[in-house]
Amino acid sequence: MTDKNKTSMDMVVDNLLSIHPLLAKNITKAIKHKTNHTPGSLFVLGTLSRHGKLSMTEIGCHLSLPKPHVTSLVEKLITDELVERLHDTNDRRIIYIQITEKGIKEFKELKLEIGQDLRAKLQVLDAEQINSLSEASQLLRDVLIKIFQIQPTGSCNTSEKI
Amino acid sequence: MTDKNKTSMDMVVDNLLSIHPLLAKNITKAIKHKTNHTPGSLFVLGTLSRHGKLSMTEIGCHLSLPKPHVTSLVEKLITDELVERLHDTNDRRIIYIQITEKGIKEFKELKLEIGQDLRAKLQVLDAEQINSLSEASQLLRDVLIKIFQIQPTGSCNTSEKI
DNA sequence: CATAATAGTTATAATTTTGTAACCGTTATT
DNA sequence: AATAACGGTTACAAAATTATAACTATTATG
Repeated sequence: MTDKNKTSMDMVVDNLLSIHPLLAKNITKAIKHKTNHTPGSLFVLGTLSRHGKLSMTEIGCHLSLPKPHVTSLVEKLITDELVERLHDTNDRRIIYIQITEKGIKEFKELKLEIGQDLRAKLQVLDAEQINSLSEASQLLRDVLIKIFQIQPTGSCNTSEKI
Repeated sequence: MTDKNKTSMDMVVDNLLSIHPLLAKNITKAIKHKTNHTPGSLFVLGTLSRHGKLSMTEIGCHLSLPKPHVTSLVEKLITDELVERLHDTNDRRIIYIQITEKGIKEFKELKLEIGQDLRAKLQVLDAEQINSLSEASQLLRDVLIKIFQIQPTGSCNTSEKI
């Protein structure tokens, strides 16, 4: 198959594979330099800011983090009072982690900090380009959230072969 | 500022911050499970597959990797014969790293392997959605490559404050 | 009730990434 | 020629992620 008749799906995969390292290096670097959080615990906070409340297992599923890692990341967030534990009254094994008011507020500020450099670099684009980019990134975000959704029927083993 | 009158640029930053962990966890997981390469050395290979030939310093700039890390990652790629060293005849300090035929071939195969899971998940979308996504991801990719470009005038210190 | 399965924690190790400092050889500056 | 700057390597340490196994408590299944 030549590049010419590459399918749209192959293009998508190709593009995502290019996008990832670009994003990764810029964002994790900003997180390290501008916050007291590790990338991992910030991603947990971000996921909670979207979902509000998730069980430990669900957090690991959303971010593909091994369970012990989730425990330690949440531990950190709890000492920072950005999230809190809620016990499920129906099933006392389950512990829900919920973002706190302080967590919501702080995550908003952290996003500003972290995005600062990105925002500066985006200044080279004109308004129309920014708009296109806004729509494009929104679409990509929505699709990724959709396709990476947790399968309703369990099967969220972190070390699962894929 | 409420969510309602959020600027387009803020939306872009927000979206990128959401996209990153989703992409990260899926792609690095695939790399670990399906290849003998570490994410780092595969990103180096990917960058070289786009640029063909880069100096050690340039590789580090593109991916924000500390120089010693670049050395070890390239070392691995050289023993796998996926890249090779070229000495600059004008400035004998500079060592260019160039992707080999074998490297080009293998990177293509690796992309197929790594994208397999992604491709499967994208199956839930119809042709039109895939097309939109293809365009959106292409746009995002191009913009990111553009804005993360290396500044011509040096200033690519890995540990630089940002 | 006995057993198995689930949710989460603890402990520990291995891998990968990041960060520093010192060093060599080469080039640029004075 | 002396010195500084640059490109890359070496050596080493620290941080972050990933992976395993064993364990507690709770719930589900037979």
